[in-house]
Amino acid sequence: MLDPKLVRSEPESIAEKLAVKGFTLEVEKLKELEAIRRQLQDKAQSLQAERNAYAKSMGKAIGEAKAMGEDITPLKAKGEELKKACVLAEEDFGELQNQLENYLSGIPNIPDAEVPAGNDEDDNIEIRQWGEPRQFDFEVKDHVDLGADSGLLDFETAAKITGSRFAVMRGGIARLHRALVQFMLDTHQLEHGYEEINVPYVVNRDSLYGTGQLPKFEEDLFKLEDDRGFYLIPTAEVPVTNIYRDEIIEADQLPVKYTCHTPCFRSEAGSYGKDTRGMIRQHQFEKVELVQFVKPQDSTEVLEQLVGHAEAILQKLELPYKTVILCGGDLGFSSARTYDIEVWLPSQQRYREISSCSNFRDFQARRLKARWRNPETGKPELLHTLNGSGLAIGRTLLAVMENYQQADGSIKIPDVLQPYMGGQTQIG
RNA sequence: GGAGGGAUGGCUGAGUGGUCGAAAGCACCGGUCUUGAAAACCGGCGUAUCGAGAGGUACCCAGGGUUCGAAUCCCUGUCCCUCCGCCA
Repeated sequence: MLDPKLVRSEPESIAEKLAVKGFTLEVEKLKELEAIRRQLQDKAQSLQAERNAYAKSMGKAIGEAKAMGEDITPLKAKGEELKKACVLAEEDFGELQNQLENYLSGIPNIPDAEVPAGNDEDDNIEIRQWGEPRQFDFEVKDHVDLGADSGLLDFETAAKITGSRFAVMRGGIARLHRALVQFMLDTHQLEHGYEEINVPYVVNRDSLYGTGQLPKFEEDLFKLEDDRGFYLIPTAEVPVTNIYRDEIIEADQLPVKYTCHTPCFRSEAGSYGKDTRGMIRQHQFEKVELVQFVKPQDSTEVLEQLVGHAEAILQKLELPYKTVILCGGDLGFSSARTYDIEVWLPSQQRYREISSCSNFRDFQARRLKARWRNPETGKPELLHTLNGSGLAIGRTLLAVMENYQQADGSIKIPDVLQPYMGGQTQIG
């Protein structure tokens, strides 16, 4: 959520910035609601003040009246009247406040000034590129065919068990998948200074509101048929970022850096026909996530570091990639700036997203009430939150399969993963 | 699944219908003292929101209710703790 004060005081300039994201801020509607809000709030609060003052004076008045043997009914009647007027005004105010709140919580974050204009991923801008795509002297296969040949990656059985967009992995592929997880967690923990944590995969509505998935993006989620209103997590970002919901972190504890491996569940509503083949887009996939809570003045620099931590994984795996900055139109709802890392897939002869690293500034923190105590002011102030995939496991697995395939259909295991595979050097 | 107990400010913890936005201690900030520090003493110190300001309003787990008036009484829910049972 944006700072309501800011939205109120300079809606025109915010509208201009949000236009980069393709969002139209209804300035006139906002101003109108705001004017009514002031009126209703003023009315409700002055009635409340009157009611409070009267109730306060009543203790004494009732005592005196009783001592004098007087009837106290008229005293009570006046109070009753005040209360009724008060309740009506409160209801009006409450209703309007809900309207305003709903509108405000649907406004996306303001993009950084450096975010390029553009409508979709075609307008994203390349920042850097690493590694050279390998030249194959045989015809490359994609991971689906490679998996089918060895029998170690099986989409048909998964479709029987559940439906489309699921996978069954066996033997060496299942092990490679697990090795990737261990390798990434170890690297982030030992080399990049993140604390490994393990969190619930089922979350409540408040948590999803805090990180911005709700109320706007409910259709992307799997909701449990349970009257407690639980959802499966679409990313570790949700449970991990919510660790500090309604908390105040002491300055000397910052930055807080967490790395977390979880499955992610996404309904992929609206993506029919898109990436239907293989592991690219699944309803269930695993991810190692990086999350940081930092002082506001640090977040710009920390995003660069965080992207570097994700890139380090690809470099160690010797997978060619490029890093792009998302244009306004492709930027997520809560993000002020996002870098995507795209890995080279020889079967598609192009780079595909494998990580997304974002700075949310205080947007999530305001929803979460995640704060730190600023020693300079002594006051609790909003933190900045950031996160990024470090990396998506399924997509890394298929990138390894495709980039490390050999003419006979076997797959060489990258050097850094061999210790996690018991010294095994190839699959199949 | 059964039986009890609890949830109050950054923390501990008092508070069973009006004088309570809330005692006290700790922590923290400012000052006095000191060569410096500690101790001692004095003062300050919740959050959000509206307002130019004075000040107002809301908040004692959450949501309802009773009452002229609720941290306090009633109902529902959530979470935590103890005991019994069951269980990976």
